[in-house]
Amino acid sequence: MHGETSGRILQTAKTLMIDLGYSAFSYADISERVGISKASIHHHFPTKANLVVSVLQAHRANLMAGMEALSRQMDDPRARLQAYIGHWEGCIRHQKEPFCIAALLAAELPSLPKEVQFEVQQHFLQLSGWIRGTMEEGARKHSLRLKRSAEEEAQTFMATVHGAMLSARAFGGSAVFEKVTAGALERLSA
Amino acid sequence: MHGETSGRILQTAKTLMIDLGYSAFSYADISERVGISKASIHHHFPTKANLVVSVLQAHRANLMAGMEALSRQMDDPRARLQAYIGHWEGCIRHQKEPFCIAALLAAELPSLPKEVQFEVQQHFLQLSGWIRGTMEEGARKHSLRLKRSAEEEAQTFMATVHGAMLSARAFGGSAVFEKVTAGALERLSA
DNA sequence: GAATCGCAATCTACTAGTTGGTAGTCTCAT
DNA sequence: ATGAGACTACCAACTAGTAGATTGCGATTC
Repeated sequence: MHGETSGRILQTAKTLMIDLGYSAFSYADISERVGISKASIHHHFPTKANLVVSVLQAHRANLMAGMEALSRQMDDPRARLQAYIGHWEGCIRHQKEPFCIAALLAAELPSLPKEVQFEVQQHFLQLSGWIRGTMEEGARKHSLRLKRSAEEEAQTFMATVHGAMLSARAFGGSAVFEKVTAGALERLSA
Repeated sequence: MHGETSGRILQTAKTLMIDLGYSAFSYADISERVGISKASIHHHFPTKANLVVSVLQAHRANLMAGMEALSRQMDDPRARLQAYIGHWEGCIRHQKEPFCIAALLAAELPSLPKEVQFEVQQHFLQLSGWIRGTMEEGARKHSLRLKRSAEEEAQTFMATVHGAMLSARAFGGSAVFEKVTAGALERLSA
């Protein structure tokens, strides 16, 4: 589906966006890091919107694949949520990918091209959907104890994780993220 | 301290930043909306970093003044938190100021000038500090029931509110924000 | 098997427009 | 007459995107 160069462009764009957001990264930045001319990037991704949509689609596909793998491999829904949190905890602690690009782009949503806005929305929908499903299953299996509807608990969980990412950025470390998310999970434990 | 024009520039810059973030708004945008030349803006605020720092300082001063007013006027700490949430709920519902600029800038923190980064940090510190203080008082007065330390509860509360702002953006409405924040407060109620 | 075609990927060179910021001038109230 | 506040005109750097030439490789044809 995608050649080797396309992949490197996508990965580089993602890395840049995690630091800079949408409007602050440029084709010139990618050009420099990948070692390719600007025009070549346009060959693979005609417009910036197109490139960013591709990055988001790849991110979402990857995320959902991970989610489904978790659902298959782990019986305990609570453990799945823990694994989700653990994933980001590792990313933040080792500065590997210290922010979810979709959450980052949600902040600057009004300034984004329509197609990009749509992809960001899809991410929020799918992510909250998976969490809600996991919550429901957890309640059935008495692994999680919900105080409100699964939908509301899921939205709250997602918001708390995203907010904790913001705090991690602002405070410059993973400590706050870890405490906040650990608390969020503990509160749901049966 | 600031003349009338300065004030209009600050307000316009803030409004633009709420939609666009730091890097996507320009002096030309402000020039157009305020009806003043770009050079005049530079006369009042020599650099972009300087302007944004001023916006953040004003925002923070305003926020803290509001906080202190709440602390004076309301005996019940729980009601203060409710008022804080209610403030943002109104802002989001009426599209008046549908995001906290400091939280927004935290997302793009790595790309911001140092001085701006500092102001963003200060906001997070002061806001979480006020919430923590309110939590402690609430626990003493048996108005709030904390399950973890006041610091951790405060960080969680702040993160949840910020995350709910992101969700409100992504989903394009205030419904999610209202449910999530109402739940966060209810959970703390004694 | 060799010649040829077609096409994907790359390049250099360029465009038109925008960016933050500067220089120097004018006006007008204190 | 001094200085704050506004202006026009400009700058170098950067932006996304385009035009058109060149390369190289795999398939088709002779």
